[in-house]
Amino acid sequence: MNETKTTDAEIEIAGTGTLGKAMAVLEAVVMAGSPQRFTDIVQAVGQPRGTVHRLLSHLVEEGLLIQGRDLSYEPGLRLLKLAHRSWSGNRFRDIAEPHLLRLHELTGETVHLGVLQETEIIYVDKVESRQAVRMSSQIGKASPAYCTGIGKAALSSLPQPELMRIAAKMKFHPFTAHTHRSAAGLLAEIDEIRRDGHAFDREEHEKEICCVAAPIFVPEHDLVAGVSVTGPAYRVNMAQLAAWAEVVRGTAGKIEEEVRMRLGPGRNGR
Amino acid sequence: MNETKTTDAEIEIAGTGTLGKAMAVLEAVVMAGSPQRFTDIVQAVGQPRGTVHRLLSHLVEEGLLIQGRDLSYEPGLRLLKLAHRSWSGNRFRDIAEPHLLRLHELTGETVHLGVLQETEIIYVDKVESRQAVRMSSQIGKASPAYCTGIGKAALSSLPQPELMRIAAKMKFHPFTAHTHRSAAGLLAEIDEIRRDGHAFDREEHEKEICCVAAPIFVPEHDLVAGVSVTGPAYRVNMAQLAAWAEVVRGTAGKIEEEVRMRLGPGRNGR
DNA sequence: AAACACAGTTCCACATAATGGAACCACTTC
DNA sequence: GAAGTGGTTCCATTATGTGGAACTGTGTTT
Repeated sequence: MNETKTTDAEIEIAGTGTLGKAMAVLEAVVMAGSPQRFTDIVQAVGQPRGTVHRLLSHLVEEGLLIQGRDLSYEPGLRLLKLAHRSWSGNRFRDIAEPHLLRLHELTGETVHLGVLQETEIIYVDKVESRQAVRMSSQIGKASPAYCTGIGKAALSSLPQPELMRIAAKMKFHPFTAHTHRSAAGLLAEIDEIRRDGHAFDREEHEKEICCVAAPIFVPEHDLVAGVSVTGPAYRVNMAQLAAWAEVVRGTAGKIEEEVRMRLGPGRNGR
Repeated sequence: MNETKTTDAEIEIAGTGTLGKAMAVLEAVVMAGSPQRFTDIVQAVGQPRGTVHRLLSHLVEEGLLIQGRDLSYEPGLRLLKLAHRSWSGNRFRDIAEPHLLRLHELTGETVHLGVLQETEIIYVDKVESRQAVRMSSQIGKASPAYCTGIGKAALSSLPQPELMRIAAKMKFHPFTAHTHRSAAGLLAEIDEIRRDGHAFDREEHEKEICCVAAPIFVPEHDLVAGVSVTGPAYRVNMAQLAAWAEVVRGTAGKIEEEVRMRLGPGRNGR
């Protein structure tokens, strides 16, 4: 009868029965970034000790976690293996890749591809050097949507009610002096972005880092994403970024179009 | 009781109650590399339709899978996000990184770092260009141990009974003309590797690709790994590889030592 | 248009598998 | 040696997951 075991400010509430709890435990360990002791984990997930202990041992057996000699828990390699497959088999990324390379060639600066996931954007690709696209250290990284070029661009393509729903969930952390501090400012900027078709990041997430971004929106596939060209402020001023806006929009448009074509609506997988 | 049985028909047997089954379903979708239909998945995991259906919807709710308009299932982004964190927080990789960079500088060729996981090795880092270490497309990739330099080097540091146990599980697929076709040949080579302290890959996994590798062995932390320098056969002949053997061994040794130091003694070994 | 096949979804009686409180170590610290 | 801390195990209870079967919706055949 106790449906809501809502325990204070913990990691996450289980919504998916056993799996949900297991994932909450996994997340607690992985997101911590350092080996976690049993008690830490119990604390983090707010679940009874017996339960957590069993979940942990199951996760270890599955190779998702490994337990060191000092009994602490760390991420296992199964996650990496799974992620590699899901990355290299990602059709969206695959389609976008040549376009990202071309954009990089035109600008000479770092190009990012990111997907909106509720309130944050997750980078799925990056072109940095003159070399072939590779999984870089940024891949899989999650950044807040409200202070990144790709994030704001992606948000701008959402229908208003959806935008409001997501905006309501945001926590505005002031990373720099230019970071939006409330939804109001963000929403005002989103209006502009809708008109212009592109978004800027004026050192809002990291000092000395700017970018121009354009949205990629394919609602048929629930895909809300964006491309961006990023550079250090000392090398890339606003005029330069503005000059790149058009080609960034063009790239986003081409990716969007090709995704629509190649992932066409009613198709049988394989 | 970990049964990593990869028969042609079914993916894996659940050993961890509900979580095991959920992971088997997840793996079936991710490893397929293309969107999977419900029936395909049922077939792959060999579980009743009702069960699979519920597991799938839970996995979707958790963001581990996404379901397209055509009802097919694909990997979701949660996996990427988790993998990013577990990669960037990996202490072993972190410690090895500068050594890999140095080794790359000395040789000018691609440097790999891989960890042995039962019968396969999983790449956890790679230095390819003159740039900083980044997560490349190889990260998380799993290759068979018996036909890769790192794999054979890692195997060579195992105690004999453990080696035999793992060797017994291998399936020898003939990738090239030089690939070991049976355990006998592999074990004979392992003896040599133990003497020499390094292993070669003479186009055994991919045509035209060779490497020298050395083992990194830290039993206190259940770490069986290796470093390698890889190059195309036309540029890197056996004499060149042999000349690099010493510096590769040296790198491996330094990493091993530093891991022992920085990750402390593994407590009173049990 | 009826009949059929096939993929996906829902239902529900049933038993297995998860639950979590409490007791139990092992090892420090006061 | 008593109290504290961190991890592990036990086990009665029942909530959870199970899976066969029935149902729906679509497309294809006759």
